[in-house]
Amino acid sequence: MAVEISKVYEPRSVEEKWYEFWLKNKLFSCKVEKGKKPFTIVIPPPNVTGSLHMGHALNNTLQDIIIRYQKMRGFNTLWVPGTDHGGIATQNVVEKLLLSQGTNRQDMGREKFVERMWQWRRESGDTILNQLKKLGCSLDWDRTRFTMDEVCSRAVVFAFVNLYNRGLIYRGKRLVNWCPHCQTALSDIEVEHEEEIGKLWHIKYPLAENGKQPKSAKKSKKSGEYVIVATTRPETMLGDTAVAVHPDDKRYKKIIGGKIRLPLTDREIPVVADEAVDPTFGTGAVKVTPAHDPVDFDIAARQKLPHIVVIDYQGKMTPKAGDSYAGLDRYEARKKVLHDLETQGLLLETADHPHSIGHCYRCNSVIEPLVSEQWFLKVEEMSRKAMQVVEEGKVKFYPESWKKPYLLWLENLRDWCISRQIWWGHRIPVYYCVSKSSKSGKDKPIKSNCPPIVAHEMPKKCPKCKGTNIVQDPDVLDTWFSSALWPFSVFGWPKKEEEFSSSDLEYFYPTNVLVTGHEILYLWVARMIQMGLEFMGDVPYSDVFIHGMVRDKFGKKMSKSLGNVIDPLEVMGKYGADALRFSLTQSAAPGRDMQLAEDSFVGARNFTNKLWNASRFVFMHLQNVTWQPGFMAVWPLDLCDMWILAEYRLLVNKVTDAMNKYNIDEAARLIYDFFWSKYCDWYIELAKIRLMGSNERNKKTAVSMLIEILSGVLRLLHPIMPFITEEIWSILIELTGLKSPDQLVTIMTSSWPVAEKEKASSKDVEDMNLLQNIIISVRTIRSEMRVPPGKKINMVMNIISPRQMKIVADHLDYIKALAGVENILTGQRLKRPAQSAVSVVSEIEIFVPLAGLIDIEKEKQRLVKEIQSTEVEVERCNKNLSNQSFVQKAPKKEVERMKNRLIEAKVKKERLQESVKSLE
RNA sequence: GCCCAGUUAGCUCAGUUGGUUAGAGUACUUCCUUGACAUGGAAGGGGUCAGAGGUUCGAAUCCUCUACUGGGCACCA
Repeated sequence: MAVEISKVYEPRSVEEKWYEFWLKNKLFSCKVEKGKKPFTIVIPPPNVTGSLHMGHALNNTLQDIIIRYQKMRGFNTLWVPGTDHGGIATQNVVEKLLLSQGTNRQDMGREKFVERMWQWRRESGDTILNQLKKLGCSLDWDRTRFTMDEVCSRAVVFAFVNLYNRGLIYRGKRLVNWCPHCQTALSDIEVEHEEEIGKLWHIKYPLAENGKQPKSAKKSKKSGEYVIVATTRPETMLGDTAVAVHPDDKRYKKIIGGKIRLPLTDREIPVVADEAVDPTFGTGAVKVTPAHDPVDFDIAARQKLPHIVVIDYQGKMTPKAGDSYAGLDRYEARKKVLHDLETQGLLLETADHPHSIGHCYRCNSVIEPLVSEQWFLKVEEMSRKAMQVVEEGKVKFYPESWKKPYLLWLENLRDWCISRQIWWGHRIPVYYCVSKSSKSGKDKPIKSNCPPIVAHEMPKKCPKCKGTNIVQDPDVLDTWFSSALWPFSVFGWPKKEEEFSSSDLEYFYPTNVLVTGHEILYLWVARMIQMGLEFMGDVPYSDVFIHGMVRDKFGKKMSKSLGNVIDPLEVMGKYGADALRFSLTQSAAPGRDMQLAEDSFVGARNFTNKLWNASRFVFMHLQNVTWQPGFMAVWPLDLCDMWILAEYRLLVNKVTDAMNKYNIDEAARLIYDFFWSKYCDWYIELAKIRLMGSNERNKKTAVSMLIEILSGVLRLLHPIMPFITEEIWSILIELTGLKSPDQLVTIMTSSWPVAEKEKASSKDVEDMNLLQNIIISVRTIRSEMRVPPGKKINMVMNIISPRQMKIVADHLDYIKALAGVENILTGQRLKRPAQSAVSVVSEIEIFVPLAGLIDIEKEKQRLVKEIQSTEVEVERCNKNLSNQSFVQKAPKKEVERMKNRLIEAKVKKERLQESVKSLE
């Protein structure tokens, strides 16, 4: 019975109960149903390292809202869950763990380490998925995938082999971004550039004597001529193989082709001319270190300069850097180089120099550009196609503002370095025959005399020499390589042709929408589009919904190190999952970051409570009422019924519209406003008049209207707040006798409200607004005159317009009930009763006699203030209407409206003035 | 340096194609525990819509510039 229902909504038990119910009844699972349209989302797989943070909570709430909404609209919805192995990030986590246990991966060896990784994944990899259940996510758990499970791994190998065979994947020796901490190469987007104030050192590079081979450093010093170069990284000078100047730079024309004695070494390097040098920057002379700088690498290629590697994979100086530097860390070496230069008098000036430095996106170490042999994916053709589908609108971004950066990025994209020198990931399916090679030990490059074998499985013997000593390439693939295949690998791609027609892949691909933050737009979104087009011949989704980032209340990024994280699990425990979801939704305008503070959850929690209590009120009146969703009251409706129907219809249209455009924040606010300030504040209060009355027919009308609107709101709100709406819904149908145990009556499977055309119109809204304004004005008088809330008062109204008179006369009970009025006297020219307060609403004169209660001075002040603002209004209207341009150019409708405003304001002013006079 | 977004009440944000006195929530003031709800109700105070200029009968809304904030991209050693 309704009476027993708690006064305060208690989310905890409700949430558990319903999630279990949904699972038990398989409401999230989806199968191929020919003839029914699918609506599919594939989850952005969280890393297995992860534990749910606010970003996940937001991302998954939004996806769940879309899925639930589309399900209610009749689509065969599928939301595929899964996790990502997370390559470097995950390996780092486990390595840290090992370190704390006094061991490391090198000591363990590859095989054991990888086994340890799998163990870790088994133990803690599903944490985040379980946390998503608490959020209420309607994921089809039977389809849970992992980027390194059998199905997805097969897809990765297939993709690699296919791309290799078509010449799109190749191996090359290039300058790549190397992270000395993670011990691996990184792709260009995995490097984050940060602006730092560094130093620009100016160094004297002495010229070698002309034509002669200098035999010692002493001789060249005598010449006294030198070139000054500027550098931010002096330690790399040990690997310089040239000095470059611009070909047209007059200052250096003479020395082009000449030689430089490279300080701190016994080497001599040429002066070359290259267009890449900007003669206006610094001294116009550049030291060239091909092995450690991307620009220099290119110069060296053009000028055919040798590479000298002076920094190794650990970020330490190599023997080639010279005996006194070899083995030093790169920053130690920098100090020593500077010191040595200074003692030799070769260090000139030092200036502060702001420049950006690349950092590893996983461990934040400073990236070292190093030459190494890596696997690359050719992107030019793929990028062109991926740009085309966005330009043509086959893939749409919400908000559209991300379209341009996306296109720009693809336009300038360079080949993707896809190999990583770590152990956790998909091992590259390339095999080498080492049967005839000398043994290749640990950490040494594999040497093979036979061509590499690229295959789905390890070959038993070498096709060329028939040798059986075969090893696999030690590298693994970039974790984003498998992510790029995610939208189709989760459906079992690649399938054999004959399986294809009945497969999930064909039914669910392309999916409908990808929901993500903008931080992985390039890293992931762009690549999924490329790969989708490449392998499926179609885009992976038609919509990309990009939401903002969650920040703290000061606008700062939430991070553990700053200590400003709000834990979504804590919030759910304290306020409920629905409250968390609502507050996230409310501020999730597409593409805009949001600032979250505790207040926001409190507000949302209060809303759930309001919903709960309004429902309790409806439950109280449900005895002997039968109702079916969509069943409309047939009895004659009252004005307030017509009004709420009109407002409700407007709401349904607006909410549906907003949902379709991913303006979910707007949808949330619309429902909130309607429910709280229209349904609760006015409709329920007015319905009480009939419910407390004795007319059974009127009672029934009111009750069925209450249910009808409530049920609509519950359905509109269900995608955003699934738990509480399901709970209320279930009570509602139980009390109205609708439930049968084997009939799955759940809000999830009920339909999204459709705004049917009612008789209710904007006229009903206008009429209702008039009554509301009258009520508010009386309440204001009561409040300002300090009339005790319990005290009944009387009213006198002068109403000229017959239409207004009818509205008021027909609804005196509204005014009486909501303004605390006992008797109302209406007329056209009634006299102002002695000692009464006055108000004018839409030309209606309202007197509230307050003998003994009225404070004449106060009332006078109030009226004078009111008159002043009315005067402003009169003037404004007069000004407009006396302006010939306005009268001629503005739409007639506007002019008419202005005239009416003027009349109304004038009447109001006159009446108020009369009242002030009569106060004396 | 280039591009994008933002700047509205103390705080967090709405404000549809230009058109009543620019709205919510929160915070603040006053009153109220009335048969849904004090996680509530009623009423009130609070804004030169970042600044300047322009278009227009009319600009928070459209255009230009400036300032600040955030983001993306590219970086010259």
